[in-house]
Amino acid sequence: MLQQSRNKEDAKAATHGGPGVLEKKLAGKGLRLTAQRRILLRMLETASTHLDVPHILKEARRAGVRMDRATVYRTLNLLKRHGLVDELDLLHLEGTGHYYELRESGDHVHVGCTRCGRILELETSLLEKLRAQVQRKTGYDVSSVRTEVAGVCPACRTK
Amino acid sequence: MLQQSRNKEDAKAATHGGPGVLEKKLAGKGLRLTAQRRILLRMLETASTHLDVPHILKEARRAGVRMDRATVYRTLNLLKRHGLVDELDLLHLEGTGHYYELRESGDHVHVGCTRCGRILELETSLLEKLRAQVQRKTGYDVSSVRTEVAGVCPACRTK
DNA sequence: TTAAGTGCAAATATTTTGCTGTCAC
DNA sequence: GTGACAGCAAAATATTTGCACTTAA
Repeated sequence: MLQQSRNKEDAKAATHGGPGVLEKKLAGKGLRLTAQRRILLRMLETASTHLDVPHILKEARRAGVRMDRATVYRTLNLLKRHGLVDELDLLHLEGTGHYYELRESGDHVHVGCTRCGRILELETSLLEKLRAQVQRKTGYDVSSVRTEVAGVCPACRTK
Repeated sequence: MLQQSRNKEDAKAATHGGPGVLEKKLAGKGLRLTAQRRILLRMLETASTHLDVPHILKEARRAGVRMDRATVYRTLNLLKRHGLVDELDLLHLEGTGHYYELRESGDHVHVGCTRCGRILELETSLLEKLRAQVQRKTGYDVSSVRTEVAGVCPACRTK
């Protein structure tokens, strides 16, 4: 059954053991826990929006943690390589940069409005089926499924 | 039933009326047909790989058509706005640029190998179902569905 | 004829890299 | 103590924009 996801915070709470889980995962891989990584992980765990690099830099500054662009990119690449975050472009509805979110246990669809830019998340069992089909038909060992849908939201349609 | 797509040329032949169709579509929208647009359209119609901007520039030069980067980007944006091409990033397996392909009548999944970079295309009726579900549950008027899957291909897995 | 389209140059945006100093372990 | 990591500056890559010239319709 298809179900629209709750807001992003609830979703995190439901699929993660709470704050600190990511830190433990990193430690388990022999990676060092710096102030910069700590705050980036916390942002990912608590974010109510999709994070992009400028946003991350601003948040860190606001929290009093000094962090450089290069560190953000290096850390995100690290987390990607370890399969902890997914990179999205949200259909480039604005700009050509990327957005980042924790890799949740359940895949979900991102649905973006081409007029107002609003992004919805949707959970559906079709993605699991899709993953299984791809794996079976191609023989690939699938590690991630990314689905982004563009359209016009109801509010914009009536304008 | 899931079916792996034939090669890209066959797919084009199956879903388009042959060369010139795109030109007619553009003319129908009151857009001008220049040498630059003509060759870009032809590349899109006949491409055996996914096209990126450097590739397009090189091909045009090779065909003796003078074309600037700016023109390529402007034309691709035009075609995107008119719903004639889709923009992909193929999971950024190499570089951070984008790839372009004609919007086919049937959606398909792009499956990329994170080790060797090979991209497969796969057709599946699950995408139509997904489109319908998204539309029904969100109320969005869906214009495009983009699915990119990352994994390790069988050849790389045995290495 | 003339508005749309192009090239060119420069600006802007995004991401990566080399190097040196710092800090987690 | 030492190797991993951070900041800084610069380079590399990707995309957009302003303007003067060209051309399709």
